Amino acid sequence: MAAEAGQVTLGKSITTTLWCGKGDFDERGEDAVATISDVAALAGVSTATVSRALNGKSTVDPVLAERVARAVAELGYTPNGLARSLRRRETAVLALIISDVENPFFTAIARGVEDAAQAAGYSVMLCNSDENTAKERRYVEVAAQERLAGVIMSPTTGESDVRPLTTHRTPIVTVDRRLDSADCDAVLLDSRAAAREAVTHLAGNGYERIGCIAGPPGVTTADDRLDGYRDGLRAAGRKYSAKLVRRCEFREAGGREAATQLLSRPDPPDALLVSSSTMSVGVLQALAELGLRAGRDVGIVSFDDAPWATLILPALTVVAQPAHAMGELAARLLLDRIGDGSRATTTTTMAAQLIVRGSSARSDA
Amino acid sequence: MAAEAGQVTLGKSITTTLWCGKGDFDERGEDAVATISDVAALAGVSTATVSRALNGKSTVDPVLAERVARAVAELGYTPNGLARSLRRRETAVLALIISDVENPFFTAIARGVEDAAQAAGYSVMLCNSDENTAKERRYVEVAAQERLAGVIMSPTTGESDVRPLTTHRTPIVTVDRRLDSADCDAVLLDSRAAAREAVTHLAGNGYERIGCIAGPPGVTTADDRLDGYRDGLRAAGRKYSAKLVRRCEFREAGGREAATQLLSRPDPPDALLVSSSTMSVGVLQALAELGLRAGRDVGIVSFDDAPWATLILPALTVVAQPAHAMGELAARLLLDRIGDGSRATTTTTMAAQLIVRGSSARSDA
DNA sequence: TAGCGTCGAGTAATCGATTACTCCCATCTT
DNA sequence: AAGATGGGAGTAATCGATTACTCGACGCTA
Repeated sequence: MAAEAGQVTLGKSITTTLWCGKGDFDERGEDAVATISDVAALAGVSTATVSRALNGKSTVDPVLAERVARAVAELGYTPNGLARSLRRRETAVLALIISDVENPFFTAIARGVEDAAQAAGYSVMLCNSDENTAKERRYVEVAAQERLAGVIMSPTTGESDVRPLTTHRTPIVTVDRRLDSADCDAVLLDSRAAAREAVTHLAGNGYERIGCIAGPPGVTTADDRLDGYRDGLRAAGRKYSAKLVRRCEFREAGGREAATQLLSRPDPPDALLVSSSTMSVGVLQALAELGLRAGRDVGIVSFDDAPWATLILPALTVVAQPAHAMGELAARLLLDRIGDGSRATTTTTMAAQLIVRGSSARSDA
Repeated sequence: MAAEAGQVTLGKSITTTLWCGKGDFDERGEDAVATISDVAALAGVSTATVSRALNGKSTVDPVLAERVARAVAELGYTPNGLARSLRRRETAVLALIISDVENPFFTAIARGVEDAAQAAGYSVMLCNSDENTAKERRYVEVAAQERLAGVIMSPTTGESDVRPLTTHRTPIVTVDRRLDSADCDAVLLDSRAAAREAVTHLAGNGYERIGCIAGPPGVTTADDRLDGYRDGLRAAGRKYSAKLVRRCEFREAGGREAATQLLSRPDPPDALLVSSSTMSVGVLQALAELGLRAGRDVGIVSFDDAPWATLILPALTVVAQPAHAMGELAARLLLDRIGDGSRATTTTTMAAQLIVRGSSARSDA
């Protein structure tokens, strides 16, 4: 990468004391962080009273409460969340395990999750599984160890191992992908129907040899979209041919390579259904390199409505997924289940929306 | 939003018992999660021995270690990270506070941070401040309460309040933006020089009325880029005019509105320096709506090299920032400081790279 | 064989909060 | 006035691990 460090400046320091918490400690001649006992001692009350005053569960004499508040302020006391969580046997942190923070689809989900969690006073730990079952498993273990309140995940495979969570009865909600190895709430999108609709659309516009760039085998959405692709071909009276299908990672590089291979064949596809916007970036690069134009030479429909989809020429026809809403719903379901673990699990399937633009129009055909 | 729930299926359930941790508990007739005492009892040793066997700090008789391992497996025991962290007075979790997970620049930083943290056995809690000092402050408090090992942040303002962290001596590293209110490591990019270079480039290509779409006042990178813009104008012998400058959020909508306003003036700019790729999406939309073409009618240089920058026509000239490397370095600095709090703070300034493409070429002028 | 060192395992203190329980005192009832 | 009631504060147990300290057994040396 072209990232060279320019200059390094050492010894930056600050002169004002206003913000310098260190000063307070030096004055008190102590080194440790204030605890509830310190507050209690300074306020002249018991730790129980401090706790009650801070949590407002039970009534406390206003005079004492005031003394506590003053002591808290003076010491800069921050309750120890670890001790609190240990005792209460609950935390206010959720985990979100996705395969790629750089994929705008997952990013939008993350945003939805974060919004809902934040509104309910929860924080979100974001974990990148990288489509790697070992990393995924590691994060599942961390979530179990840290006794997080719940987990939202887009599992790498339908058989991902979540036993550390089920053992602890940690609620799980899957988003975007199914998890067969545990009984949990799921927020899905009807990928199969969406793919079928996309293929039907392409066939309707006169494309004959429709190809498909699908995600890795085992990823439920990848398999579903491929199934939907075949459904669409069948409905249009076309024959399925493995030669028109490539499977690769949900990444730019994967899409580029797959498209290059398919379009360099002696009998190339005249249209492509691409399974994610990240792949489409690579696909469109491949088209440019091969001197092909979307919509004229090759019809393109891509999953995910990227912000740049309307900036390119012709604009990209997409299958828009309500990612933010999916994340938000997943978080709400999870919070709901954290509140009541007995409710039966639900599977919510959302509908995608085909947005027709120029790249599938066969404009100049 | 077009996100309607399609169908809801209730009562999904699982029939195999293989994965169902619940069964184990029922067999043991217990409801609680296994603790180290349970393991010790089952293995017929003390809790101290279990702890030693699991952490491998001290040698344990292989026979006992084996018994412990068997008990752990049988009970599905997962150590309680809260109790451990409380006792050890340390956690293996970092916080990353950024203003927008949906901005690819921050996403790339997050990815870099995550990679480095994960490699060192740390997890990352991702927090969205939304450019909102109150939300930011809340997350700072959470990080302090949960006694996280350290915080990487891109502060909303140079005066963001991080006292809860300094009080606890929690190490902080800022990335992308400066924090004046505390003495901490910083990983920055020389925004001012980069902006200046971009303007010089535009001026060199013959653009006369160069405008600027900058971020919100108070955000250090926004102010720096604006300063660099003025530097560039001065170097090119152009006069600065506030009429050619708009400040808005680092978002699509902000860029769109700002560009529409500027370009609808009686004396519009003939080039624009745009402060982020998210804004540029909006700017390019505005151009399309006004029937203007980048590079011919309006020269465009944008911060951030987006994946789609080469897909549009003409391709977008950008100031590329080494976001992943910045995140990685920030994480490494933080981990380093967690290991040794006494080291002097450093400020690393990285260099941006101007990548000239068609949008600033004045091709058809 | 007495004495010393080492190794390994158990006992119990500890981290810092929450909270069940107890106790005191003021108010109210009859 | 005696007893019942109840609000409010303190005492100490508790959450589940880690670890300082203690102690016994074993092997080695003089």
